[in-house]
Amino acid sequence: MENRLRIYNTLTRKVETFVPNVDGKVGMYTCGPTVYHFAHIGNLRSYLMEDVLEKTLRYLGYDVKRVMNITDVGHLSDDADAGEDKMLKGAKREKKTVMEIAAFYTDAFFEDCKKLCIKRPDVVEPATNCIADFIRIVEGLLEKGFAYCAGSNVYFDTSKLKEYFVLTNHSEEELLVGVRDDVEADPNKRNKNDFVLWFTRSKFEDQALKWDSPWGVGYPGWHIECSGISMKHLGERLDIHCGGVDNIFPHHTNEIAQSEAYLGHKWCNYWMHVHHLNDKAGKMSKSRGEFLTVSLLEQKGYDPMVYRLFCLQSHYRKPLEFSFEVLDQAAAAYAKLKKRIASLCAAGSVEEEAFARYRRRFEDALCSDLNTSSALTVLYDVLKADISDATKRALVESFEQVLSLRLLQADKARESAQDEEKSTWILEQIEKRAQAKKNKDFALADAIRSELLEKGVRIKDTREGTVWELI
RNA sequence: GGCGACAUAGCCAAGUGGUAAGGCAUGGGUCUGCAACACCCUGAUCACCAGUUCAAAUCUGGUUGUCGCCUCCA
Repeated sequence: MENRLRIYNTLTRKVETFVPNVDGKVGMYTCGPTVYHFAHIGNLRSYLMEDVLEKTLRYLGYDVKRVMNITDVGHLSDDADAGEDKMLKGAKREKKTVMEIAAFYTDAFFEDCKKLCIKRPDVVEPATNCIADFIRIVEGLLEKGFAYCAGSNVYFDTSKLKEYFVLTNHSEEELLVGVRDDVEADPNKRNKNDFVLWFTRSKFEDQALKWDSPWGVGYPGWHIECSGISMKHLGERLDIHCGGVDNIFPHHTNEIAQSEAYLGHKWCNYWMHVHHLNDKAGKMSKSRGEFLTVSLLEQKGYDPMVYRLFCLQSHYRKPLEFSFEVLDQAAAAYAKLKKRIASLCAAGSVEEEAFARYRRRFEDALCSDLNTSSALTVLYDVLKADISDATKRALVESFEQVLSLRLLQADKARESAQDEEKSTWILEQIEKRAQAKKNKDFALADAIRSELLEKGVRIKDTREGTVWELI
């Protein structure tokens, strides 16, 4: 491990050198989606930047095991047991069972990830697979006196902790409960920061949402899910835990509370949080404004890779404002990048010294708190550099392990396009136009060009002759 | 009310003490019948005020503005 990743740790509020528990190995956990609806591109920004983190760690030579949960149960829209379960809400909306909804949106989520070249985590675990694990942790917390039963639910007792607000500078007195109108206070709680570990007093009829437990038939609280799944697959010590900034409080704060109370020791050393994608009006949400999905971007004619580039140009720890104007800029930049890379000659030999030098610069950028913007600058520097095309290609190929922008697929697409039966006709038209140009019949030449354009073929005259592409 | 983040050219954005990377767009040029492509050239003293320093976009204090979190949320 020559190069060490330096990354901002929410726990210490500082950029720190990343040192895993076991040399060369990384246990990584990322909070996954609640599968009751499609993911919007704001949700996907987090997964995309976490993908960059995972790939950076692998690029540096770490053996990474990444785990992600799928929240398919027990996620109330309100902690006081007054809200509606998100999954059930989705099921009602679409007249399907909860499990059907979960399966459908889980697939949809990974489809979107695939389009954005987000690698599937090594372990993807639905919460409904791990009920026994959650029950074991709740039992352990009760035994150790960190939990209590009240009003048929099991709660975590935050007053038993030395320190509860480890990720934020809140103090209990200053925290306002019910700052939003639609939240009710739960009278069963001994302390206002206490949270539910297990619900039994469910008013929901759907049997798919309930399991037997020592405290009666019910379902797990939301926070216990991530602790349980993480411990199941990554053991008692976790290297890095990721999520969107909105998870810092209360979700991650509660995860730390229950996990460390249960284990009796430090649980996770690094916390990485991705900031939000906003639009002009503020935070993007599923209930307000245009519901932007990857499919919608595709419908509007954008390659999903353009959105990936859009995200990589910015830093994960900065709020990013989405607009179609900026996405268009990214689209232009992406098209140019691909063209330049496609024009590199494959022949020739790789200059080892130059390769190592640029690879190092690329690593340095990523190691500097995942500075993807600088990493892209290294890519541009490579393309401009006075080195062989073979070296450039090799470097692009190497950078693609992290960037995953499908930068090398341009020529493949063109080759396959030229195989189509259409191509013979296109070549004939180009030949006819060349003749017309020779005869100075520019009216005919332009007519042929327009006809080709109507059929989705754009031509351009270069010094080497006329070339065409499908648009 | 509390906590936190952010403020760099038309737009996006890097840079955390030594006189402002990169990208997109604009304008000019080469090429061209025209167009497109490609290539070359082209721009900011870093929200504001005060302070520390030989030296600040970069550190400190204050001001203003934007956004987020405070029990649904990536």
